This record gives sequence, structure tokens and C-alpha cells, in this order.
Amino acid sequence: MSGNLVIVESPAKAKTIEKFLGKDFTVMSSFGHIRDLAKKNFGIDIENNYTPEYIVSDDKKKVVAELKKKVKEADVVWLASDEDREGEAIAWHLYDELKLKPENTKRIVFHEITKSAILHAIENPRDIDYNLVNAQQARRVLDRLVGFELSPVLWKKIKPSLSAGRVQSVSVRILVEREREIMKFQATPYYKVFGHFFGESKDSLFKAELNSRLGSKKEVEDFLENCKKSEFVVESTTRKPSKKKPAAPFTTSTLQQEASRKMGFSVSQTMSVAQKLYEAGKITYMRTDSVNLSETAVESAKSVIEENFGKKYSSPRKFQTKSKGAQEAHEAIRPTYLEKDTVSGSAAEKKLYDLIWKRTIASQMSDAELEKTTIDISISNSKYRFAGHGEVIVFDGFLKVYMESTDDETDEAVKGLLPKINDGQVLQYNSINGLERFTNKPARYSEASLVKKLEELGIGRPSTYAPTISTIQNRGYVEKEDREGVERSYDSWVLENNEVKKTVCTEITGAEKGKLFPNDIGMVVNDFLVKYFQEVVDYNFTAKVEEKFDEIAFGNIEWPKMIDAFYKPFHINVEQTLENSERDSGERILGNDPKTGKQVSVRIGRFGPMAQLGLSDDENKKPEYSALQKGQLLETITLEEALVLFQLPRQLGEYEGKVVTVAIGRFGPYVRHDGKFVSLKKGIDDPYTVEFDRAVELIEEKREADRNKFIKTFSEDENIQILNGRYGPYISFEKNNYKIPKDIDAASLDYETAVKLIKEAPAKKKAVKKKSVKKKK
DNA sequence: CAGTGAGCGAGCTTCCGCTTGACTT
Repeated sequence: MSGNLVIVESPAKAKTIEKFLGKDFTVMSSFGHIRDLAKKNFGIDIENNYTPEYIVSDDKKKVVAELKKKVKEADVVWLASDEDREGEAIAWHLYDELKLKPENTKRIVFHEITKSAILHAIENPRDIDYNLVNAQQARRVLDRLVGFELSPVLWKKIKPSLSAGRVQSVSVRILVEREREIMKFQATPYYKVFGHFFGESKDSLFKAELNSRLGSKKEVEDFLENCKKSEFVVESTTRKPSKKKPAAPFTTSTLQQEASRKMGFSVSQTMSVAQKLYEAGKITYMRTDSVNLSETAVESAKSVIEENFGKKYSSPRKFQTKSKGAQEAHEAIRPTYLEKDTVSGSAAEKKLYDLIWKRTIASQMSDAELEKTTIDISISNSKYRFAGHGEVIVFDGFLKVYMESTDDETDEAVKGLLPKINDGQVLQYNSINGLERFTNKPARYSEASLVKKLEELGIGRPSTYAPTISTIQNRGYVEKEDREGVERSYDSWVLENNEVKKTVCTEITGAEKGKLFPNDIGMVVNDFLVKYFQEVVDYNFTAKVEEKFDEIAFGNIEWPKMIDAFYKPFHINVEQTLENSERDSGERILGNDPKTGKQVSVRIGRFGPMAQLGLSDDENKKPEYSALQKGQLLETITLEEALVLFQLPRQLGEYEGKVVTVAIGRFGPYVRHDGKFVSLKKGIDDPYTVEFDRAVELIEEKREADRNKFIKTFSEDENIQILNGRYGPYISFEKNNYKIPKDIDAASLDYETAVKLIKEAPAKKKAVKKKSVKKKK
């Protein structure tokens, strides 16, 4: 019988803490928030001072019931949720829902899961901080009001099921505005000149760049011509020591960024792999905004570093959080045991652990010491100069372990070793090169770089970055895509052996991998929100309300007053927008079809973006419709591109008495014949040019494949079929598929076994059905 | 789950932040 019940938020944390506290303490987990606002009527009594109506969430009923049971057995209940706004609210919800008594309830907090931190917390209990709870209530109520008032406006004015909110709408805005910058961007050429000079001997060649970029091809050519007669003199050599500092230990956001850059992980992939490591006790908590390491971690890093690399490499340090709105309830993400530099588990877990280990260790290592050298070279008959830059690592320090990556895609700088050279020395060149370059368009966001931007703006929390990115994709606002680049040609000149030669080269530019592209619906929704709800989609909205939440937390203002000041004008704006704004389909009229004279327009229709040929209210003839293709946007599609869409579907002829047509559907180009669809081969067939004979060939190929797909059926019941699928053989019955265990040979499967397999499977199916029914309720 | 795009109207959708499972043909 234990007299003490400790409640924390995470079950993995509960397990660890229980070990520290001994058998007088039972530690349980609330699994995060246990209650939320009811869904009906906003869950807020707006007329009555915004009184919230909280209900226990469906998936927490069991947890709450169990906690209630344990509370009865306990003498003292310790509420040990996180020390931040949300954690304080969780403590209060527990207090309220579990009907705890003030005399035997204690609130404790700790920032790190170490024995001393926990014992210290137990010795220093406090009361629930109601000001902080109120700040959370204000946050929760504001988000509900914004989300549940704005979304229905979108359902009525744009499309059902859409959503808007304080975080997601600004996220979409960031992407849409960047996309527009990219659309507007025109690459302008500029010209770089490099000289390849000899040092003291013929084999000490080094590279120097002209100190100014040139503006035209003619300037490059004139300059190179001029160089034939120039004398190049070393005016000075300067050496400057410099230092590089290691990056701070990982937070959620920086872990997501580095895992994306170094390993190509998506944001949600990183989180689920980190979750696994956390549950296995290998790393500290993975949803954190703090760069702080516990004392014990700093010490153990010190000994690991001294042991592996020597004393010289150790430099214990503390890092300060820079991000806006950080609440620092946890430590930075680090290995629980720094002595372990590897870990068992999946390949992804090993890689992520390795990254976390290196980053943590490097953060406690010495600065790297560099020496930067610059050689300044004058050109006798020119106003320009050449500059050679060299960088030498004098002491590698933390670089021995870890180097942070960047998002920059700029051309690599000219760095490296420079030969020893005396001032006044006259240099001979091997070659001097001119190179045409182009200004870079603004970079499209990846999932991780969007997270970085959101964190900078103080929008969203570590626990919501990944879900937010899923939401804006699920709503169709944004799509993660790869795009092929386009070929571009550029000029290159070389002065060698007293002769200038020019060549035209080509390169691939603008290729994108795993970037976030806004879709039409995202753009239309964004423009609508920016037009009518400027305040909430302002980049600083969150920062402004956060200031107010802080005031509430300090006890300076009452939360319903803060909400009222926001809600009154906001609600009026919602009503006025519902009344006054037009339905918005993003329609653009592109012009007229030169052949028929009919109007061509594009807009968002019931099934997505489409083009329309002819007028909707033409009584003589219905308009033709065609869906826009992937990569086409309402905003940028041209009349010519839209007209091409109407070349499909094409009728190719008749085969076996039935028409053969070709078109592009949801899954790409296809041939249709006798009610059946056959996909065109990607990269081989073009729907605009494919011919009848080829279409028939594809139809026959598909028939052959279907014949091979069929393994057997049973005389007892012909509806049960054994088929060959992508994942191997399976049973098909009444439109459902059933697994065949690996130890059973599909071809010799008998009727009884097949029926048994089907009968055994429904347990799953019923569960799925129940769930979907629940959802509808 | 592949060609659609009018409209009737009931009933539904929706927020952010804290947690982890149950799913995968």
C-alpha cells in the first residue's frame, strides 16, 4: 500500500521516476491533457463571460477512471505535470476532475529527470498557479474561437471541410507568399572572374577571385583581353586567426532541421523515431524548446570528451535559448547516457541517435581555431583587384565530431590552402576564367525550413510542428513534391596561352526535392483570409496574443477581459464577411478559343481546379470541362496551356466493336476500352499522340497480366478467388481482401481453409467499422 | 479510386496543444 500517488504527463517518464522514488510512491501518467472544450456550441458560454465547458476526451476516459481509483488509495497526490502553461493547466484539470482535496494535494515541478532534481522537487512543493492556468484557458479559448468561427466562413464561401486557425493559416500564408515571390522572380545574369596563379613554383597553383562581379558579357571579354597585357602584383598578405563555436544541443525544431538536411527525414519521421528512442530510455524527451543540459549531463559529456579526445577538447558550456516564446519545461534533446555512443535498434534509430550524440558532445567541446589568409593582388592596367582566400584549421576542436549543415545553396566559396608568397611578388597566371552566373530565386520551403520559420515567429509549439505540417497537407492547401529542373545555358570564357576562348555550357537548374508547394485551394483560402481577416493571419498575431497571455500569467489582467477585447470586433467581422463577401472560386478568364470563339476560364470546382470551355449559362450547349494537371496553377496557367487540356479525351477508333479512348485521370494518362482502364506507360506513351495500335497493345498486355493474377477459385463458391497481388497471393471475396499466412501455399489452398481465413479476419473489419461509426457520432 | 463540374437539403466538417497507440490493403 503506497501512500503517495505522483501523476506525470508521459508514461515513459513515469517509469523512470518510479525507480528514483522507491516503493512508497506510485507513479502514473495522464497521457497529456485529460479534458478539452466540448465541441458543441464551441464549448464556450460566450454570453456568460466565456465560461468554458470541459469534458473528458473519449480516449482519456479509461485513464481518468484508473487515476480516480488510485487517488482513493492514496494519502497524498503529487501533481507533477510539466512546468509550463499547458502543464499547469493539466495539473488543474487533474485536480478538478479527480476531485482532489487541497490538504492532500501537492504541485511539484522539475526540468530534468534526474534523481536529485526529483527529490528536490518533492521537498519543495507549491500550490497550483491559477494565473498560469488562466493564461492557458485564454490560449485554448482564443484558438477555439478563431478556428471554429473562421472555418465555417470558408465552408460557405469557398468549399466544405476546409479549416483555418491561428497557426495553420499563417503557415499556409508563409508558403503562398514565398511561392508568389518565386513566380515574380526573374533570374538576372552576372559574371564572375577567377584567376589561377602560380606561387613560387609551377606546382603551387592557387585560385583568386576578382573583387567585383561584372555586369555584362562585353565587360568580361574586355577584361580578359586587357589581362593579356597586365602585370599582377601581390600587394599584401594578411593572416587572421578566427574561431568557430559549436551549435547548441538539439531542440525539437533544430533536430527536425538537421535530420532533414543530413538524413532526408521528414519532420514526422524524425518525431516517431525519436519517440522510439525516448520510450527505450535512450534519449531525453523529444518535444522541447530548451537548449539546456542538466549538470550531470554536462559532467558526463566532459568525461566522455576527455577520455576520447583529451582535455584540450573539453569546454563545458551553457547555451541560452533564443527562440521566441520558449517555455523550457524540459532539457534539450540528448542521450540519457552519454557514454553510449551507439545504440541498438532500427537503422533510422541508430542514425538519429548518432546525430543526437554527436551534437550533444560537440556542444561541450572546444571552439575550432582557424587561420584565414587573404592575398590582395593588383592588376596594373585595371581598377579591379584579385583576392585569394585561404582557410586552415589550426585546431579542430568540436569539428572532430560534428558540423552543422545549412540550407544555403550558394556557390561554394573559394577556400583552402594558399602557398607562401611575398609582398611585391609578380605573379604569372596559368589561366583566367570568366563565368556567367545567375541570381538565385528565393528558396522554397521544406517541411523543416518551415518549422524553422514558424519557430522564429514564435508560432506553434514543439508538439505541434509535425501535426501542423500534416494538417495543411491533408486540407489540400499544400503538397510536398519533387520537381524536375530545367536546362539552362551559360557562357564561360578562358584566357590561356594569351588567347581568349568562349564556350557555351548547359546546366540543370531549379530542381526541387521534397519541397512544400501551395495548391490552388491554399492560395484562394489564403487570399480570402488576408483580405477579410488581416489581424489573425498577421505574422505577429501570435506574438501579440502571447504578450497578453503573459500578462494574464502575471495576474495583471483577467483572461475573459482579454478574450472579450479580441472577440467582440472579430465576431462582428465574421458576420460582416458572411454577409458581404462573394463566393470565391479563384476564377480567371483566360480569353477565347481562336477556333470556336468560346470563352476559356479556370476556377476551383467541386472536384478541384478545372478549366472550362464555353459559358455556364449557354442554353444551346453545355460547356466542356477538364481538370488542371499536376503542377498547373489557376494563377499562372495560360490560354494556350488551358486549350491543350481540351484535346482530351481522344477517340482512337474501335476495337472488338467497342470505342477506344485516351485521357488523363487522377492516376495519370489511361486508355479506356469496354469499361476497363489501362494506364499508359510513364515516359513512353504520350496521351496526346498515342496511336490506336499501341492502345490495343496496352489493352492486351493488361489482359495477359490479369490472367496471370488469377491463381484459382473453388467449385463450392466461385466468389472466393485466390489472386496474385503486389504483396503476394491473397484471397478476394465480396470486394474484400484477406491475407494468406506465409506458411500456406496459395496454389494448394483448400476451400475450408480459405473460408476459415475469411471468417477469422472479420474481427478486424468490425473494429474498423465501429470506429467509423463512432466518428460519425 | 480513373470521363464528373446543376441543384435539392440534412448532416457533417473545423481550432491548438498535451500525450500515445492502432493502423497498413
